Amino acid sequence: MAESATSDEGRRAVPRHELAETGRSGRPPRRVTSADVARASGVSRATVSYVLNDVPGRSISTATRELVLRTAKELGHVPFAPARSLRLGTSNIVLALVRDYAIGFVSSRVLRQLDVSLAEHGYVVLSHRVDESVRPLDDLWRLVSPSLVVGMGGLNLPDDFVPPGDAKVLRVHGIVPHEEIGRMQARYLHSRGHRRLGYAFPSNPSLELIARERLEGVRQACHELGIGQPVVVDVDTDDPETASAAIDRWLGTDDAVDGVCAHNDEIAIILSSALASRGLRAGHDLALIGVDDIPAARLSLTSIAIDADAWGRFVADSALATLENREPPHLERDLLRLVVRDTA
Amino acid sequence: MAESATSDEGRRAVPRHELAETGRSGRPPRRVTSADVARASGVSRATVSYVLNDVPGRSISTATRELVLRTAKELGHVPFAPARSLRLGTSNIVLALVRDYAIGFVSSRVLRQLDVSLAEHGYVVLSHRVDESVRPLDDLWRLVSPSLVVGMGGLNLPDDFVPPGDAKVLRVHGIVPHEEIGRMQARYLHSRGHRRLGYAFPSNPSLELIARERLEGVRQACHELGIGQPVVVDVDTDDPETASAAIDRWLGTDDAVDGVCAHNDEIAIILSSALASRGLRAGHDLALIGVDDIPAARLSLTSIAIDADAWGRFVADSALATLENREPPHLERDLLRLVVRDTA
DNA sequence: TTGTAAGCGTTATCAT
DNA sequence: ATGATAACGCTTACAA
Repeated sequence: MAESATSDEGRRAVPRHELAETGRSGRPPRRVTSADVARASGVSRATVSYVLNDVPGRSISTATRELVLRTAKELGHVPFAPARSLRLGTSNIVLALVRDYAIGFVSSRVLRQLDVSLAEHGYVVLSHRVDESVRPLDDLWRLVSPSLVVGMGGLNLPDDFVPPGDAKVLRVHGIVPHEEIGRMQARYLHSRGHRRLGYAFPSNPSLELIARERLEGVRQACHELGIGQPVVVDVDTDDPETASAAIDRWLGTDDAVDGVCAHNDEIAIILSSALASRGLRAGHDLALIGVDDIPAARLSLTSIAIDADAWGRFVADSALATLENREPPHLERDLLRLVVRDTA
Repeated sequence: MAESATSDEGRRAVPRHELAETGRSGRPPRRVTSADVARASGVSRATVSYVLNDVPGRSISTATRELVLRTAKELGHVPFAPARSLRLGTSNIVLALVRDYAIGFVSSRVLRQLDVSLAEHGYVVLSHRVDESVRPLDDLWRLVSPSLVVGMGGLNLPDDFVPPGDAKVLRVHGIVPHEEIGRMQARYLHSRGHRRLGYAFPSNPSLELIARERLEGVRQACHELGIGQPVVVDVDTDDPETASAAIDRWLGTDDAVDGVCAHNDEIAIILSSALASRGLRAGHDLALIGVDDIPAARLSLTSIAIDADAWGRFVADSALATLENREPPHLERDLLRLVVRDTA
């Protein structure tokens, strides 16, 4: 044993601190390490670490503390996260996987709540767009080793999903009962006397998972209520023409649709404006109900509101519990609420 | 070989590789290291590294290669990114700082393009919501050490912004000429015969930086065209009532506004629906022009389109150039285009 | 074709 | 109150 008995400050050949001391220009910029700070302050690396991390139970003389802080700032020292993570064995990075960066009203609030709550506990939330055709997840772990992976809504992490290393996993999908949303939509329209329903299904693939469940709920409700199954039409939020086509489809027959469940408020708005452009009015010539209760639609659209704040807190609590190996909480509140705004 | 002749294994009862070999259940899961893979395959750690990283200029026998890959998979080895980054001295993480997770149509495309382009070069784009009241940037560097920090649109990184360590910085703000957008809006309305303009200013703080510039452009154009300065009213996208109030303000006087520049299409849509809810029509009773040309407004709204794809490619190219210490490119194309859709 | 061994910057543990 | 030292897991000359 005693091999590799490197006597600490042991002068490895010379290279690094020589460079650091002289600060040669022309060379690629060397990182300022805590050892540099220690050397410049005339203290040990340990002391620098104590000061920089405010280690509890360590008494450092005010003089030393201030000296170290000052030199660190002067030299422009920034701790190198990978080194720290290697030493600690954990990264404190929470990776939120999303399907798309165009994050909507509700999800952005969930993400924000997660961000805020975890920040209070020393974690940092970073979000990443998952696109396996661009980069397989397995390749991703080479670059990021999160301590928790959160699959955000609309992202269906496969059941055999293997988190990297000793990371934990949390799935957001499944918390909000999307089938119940569909049922609520259909029941509302039925309660208003509509018997022939349409369903506006989003063609955006990132919404497919959720949309299927909502539609399934509508189907169930139609069955229970003894009315016909909905006329399902795809609507592409990136192409308003599809909304016009949907309207044509619904209103174009003798047995016309008189009430439409839109996958969400954004689609409902597009449908509204397609109606308006042909002189028809949503809630008058065709009943319409959305989901999300986004502000932009709050003047007139009936919708199913999702309590984003409660959802966000629940996700954040679950994340913390998972990180700390505690039992995840149970969801107490009902996240859904019907908001009636028109009189169709 | 008595490697790791550590004197103080006193703490963890069993030295790590013993644990790894036996794979005891019940113990907190130990990380499976490349050394574990090496040991289990009966090769050296170097060989494992060569295989796992497909190191060029290294010829590994097919037998060994497959053996290593198989054992790695069996043991569930996932490389620990911080260790790799520490060794390489760089993290290959590109941190995109955003003001808010509710990312709009245009910005989400820019971000996506950045993501795709950088992925091709081995980087990973992670986005983070900046909120200094939640966590100061300096604290962030303790947890993430990116090799590039990208300040996304709407985020005004202070001039004295200090990137962490040897990281580089790229500011997205400043690429799109927002003042020119305002000028184009005002000129369009003027060309349609409108002389008394209004401006819908977003109350969302994350848009303030951009909004100021767009409004300034409108002011300039009004001045140049010899018409009065715009009647500026705040509109909160989270509160449609503010849109109604804006309408009241613009239409409520003798000297009524007859054309409105909205900060963006989202606000324009809200204004449209506020108009509709009192029986008025945008483009008829009040001219309206937005910005972004978002799909949801493509049926009838006149707007200033921003070429998100070209912008995104430019940002991606700039990011790559910055990372590789090359001179950033020049922006060739004109990103703005007036899209006329109504006839007001 | 494969192995050896030296670090990367940080922090926990022990010692002084 | 402060210092010395040994890891953390990985990559890469240099050896064999």
